[in-house]
Amino acid sequence: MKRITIYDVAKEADVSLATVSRVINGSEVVREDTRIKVQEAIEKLGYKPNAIAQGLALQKTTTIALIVPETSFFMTGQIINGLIDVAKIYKYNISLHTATEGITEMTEVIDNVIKSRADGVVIFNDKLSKVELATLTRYQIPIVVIGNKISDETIGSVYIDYEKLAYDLAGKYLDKGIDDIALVEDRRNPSFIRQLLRGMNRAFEERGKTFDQFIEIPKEYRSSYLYLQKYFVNHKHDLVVTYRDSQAMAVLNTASEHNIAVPKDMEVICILDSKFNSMARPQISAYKIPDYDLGAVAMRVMTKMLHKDEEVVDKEIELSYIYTARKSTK
Amino acid sequence: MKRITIYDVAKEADVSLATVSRVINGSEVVREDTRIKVQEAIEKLGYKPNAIAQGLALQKTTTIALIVPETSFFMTGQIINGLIDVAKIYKYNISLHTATEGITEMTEVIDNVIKSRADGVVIFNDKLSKVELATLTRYQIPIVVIGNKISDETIGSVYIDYEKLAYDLAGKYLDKGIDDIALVEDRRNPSFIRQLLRGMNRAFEERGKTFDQFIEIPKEYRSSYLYLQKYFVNHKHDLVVTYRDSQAMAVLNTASEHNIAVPKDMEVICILDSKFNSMARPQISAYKIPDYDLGAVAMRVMTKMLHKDEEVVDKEIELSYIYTARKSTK
DNA sequence: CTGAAAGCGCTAACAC
DNA sequence: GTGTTAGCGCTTTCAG
Repeated sequence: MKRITIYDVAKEADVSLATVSRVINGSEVVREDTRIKVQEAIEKLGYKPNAIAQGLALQKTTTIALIVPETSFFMTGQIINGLIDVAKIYKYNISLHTATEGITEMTEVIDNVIKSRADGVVIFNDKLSKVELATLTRYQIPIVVIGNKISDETIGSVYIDYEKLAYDLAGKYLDKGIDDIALVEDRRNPSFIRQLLRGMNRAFEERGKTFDQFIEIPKEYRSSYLYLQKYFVNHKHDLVVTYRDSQAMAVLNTASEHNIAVPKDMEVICILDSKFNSMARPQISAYKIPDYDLGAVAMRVMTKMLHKDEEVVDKEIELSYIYTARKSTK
Repeated sequence: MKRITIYDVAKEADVSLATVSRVINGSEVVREDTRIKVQEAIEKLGYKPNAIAQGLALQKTTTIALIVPETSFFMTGQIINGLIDVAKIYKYNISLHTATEGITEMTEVIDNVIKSRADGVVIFNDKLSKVELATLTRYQIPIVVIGNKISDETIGSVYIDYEKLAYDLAGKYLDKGIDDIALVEDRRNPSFIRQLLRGMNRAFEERGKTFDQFIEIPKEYRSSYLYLQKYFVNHKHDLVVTYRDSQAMAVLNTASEHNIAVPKDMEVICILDSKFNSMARPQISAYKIPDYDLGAVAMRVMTKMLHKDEEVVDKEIELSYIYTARKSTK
């Protein structure tokens, strides 16, 4: 089948290509009968407008580039869902790009995005430097960052205030007289962990104490799970805070193997909630992080930045979380 | 910053745009010094070729459309990773599309893909009808289907033979004299479950028996987890087979709550392995399904179909699985 | 080895 | 209300 173009439709309907273009784009000024004539021709020939040609002519592609860390689609999955749902509403397509340290450098990805002439880019990536954002800015591509608060004229951001979360959490326990609190590192999301760390530190310092129970996963361990399994053989804390479900479960497992009763002897809290937290025994207390919304809102901010007529009231949006107490805490 | 084009580079380097085009595309016939001159101009101006214009001129976009079910990125995540890794090698971009029954109909997605002029489309979706594939075929877009074996001249497929898996599994137990086997439905992936069902049936029939322990999740239950929680209050089987980890864990949990010892009184096997299977107590026996490879191989097949010079030896590729016995089976 | 010019499919003034 | 025409940025013959 020969690629059929707007010319073919024009000939078939016996009008000019301009008219065909008008009906495709829903212009009001076309007479009803010619509109029908054209639509019939389109139907008959199975014509589909070439988005590439439209892109060239209009100088916009109606696609948003999404850059995510390759590592895991753990939380990313829901973010993408949120993003796509909103993108659909505004008729945007999504092109997916991944950056993996040491494999696909960010600069390479950015390069690709620029060449693709995406109308905007949404970035969910921890380790993203100002330099890369600057490149995008230089090419006048609107940016929305998910996960980190960024203050810049041309950049939007949607994030969770993990520092506040940790600050409040630690404060609550400290005020109960509990200060043997440990935070487990998570290599996948270093920047979030750093935020948590800052919050903990602040809570301790304000009470004249020092927070120093940061459980670092040695490099030789491929996953934090493996290390935690070992760590709790001869360690115990009053409260252990982990970032993700699998880590909390690892803590639970070794605790039980070494007769540490949870929550009696040791409490466990997971930051990122998931269904596995309620499947574990005891069920794990955790924070519901609105991952879907993170994506949805980011995309919404993006569309606002793109449609000049819509005013962008707020380019920095903080989303909140909800704590769910379960059986791993007293 | 004005969008800088190939003309600007040509002027800067004092050559014609044809020459610039040649160096961009690594043509051999350019003299060394003019190549350098052009490259310097490109560098100086920060020129990035417009992929859209290239796409128009070349009649190809070097992007592959990926269609996945929105529902979950459970296994999809790894598939996407595999796909992207291979796509990068061959310089293809990925555009991400999701179809959700009742929300975004498949036909709408297909329509979008056609308009976007993707060079090919990879589909990972259970419920995909011949009609939709036919549309794609009509527009001469190469297709690779993940998960289902499809026999067609213009379609490639990469899949797991779940029927054989279930057949062998059931056969093994039947030959040990165990025939109280139950299979849990999974609404997310009906076609995979159907394959499992067929395998079970065949194993039973060949031994003059009938398989009828298919645990259907009633419509009113939002997740199979919730229903299983209830079902095992007054049910027990010698062997329970579930498709995904969360279901197996639900079985484990209720079993323990009702004093059914696993594996002594009841064995549990999960088809899709995940790290949670080894975190559960008892650890759950499962099959390692090569999800990453599913994506990687699919993309590889795609590139072969796209590069006419490469011969496509095998368009239907079956990937194998590995059984990992853990503590939930005897 | 390099330049001129046609064409990829579509949109958007500008005429009529 | 509809047609004509000039681009959008790039590739690719075809000359030279």
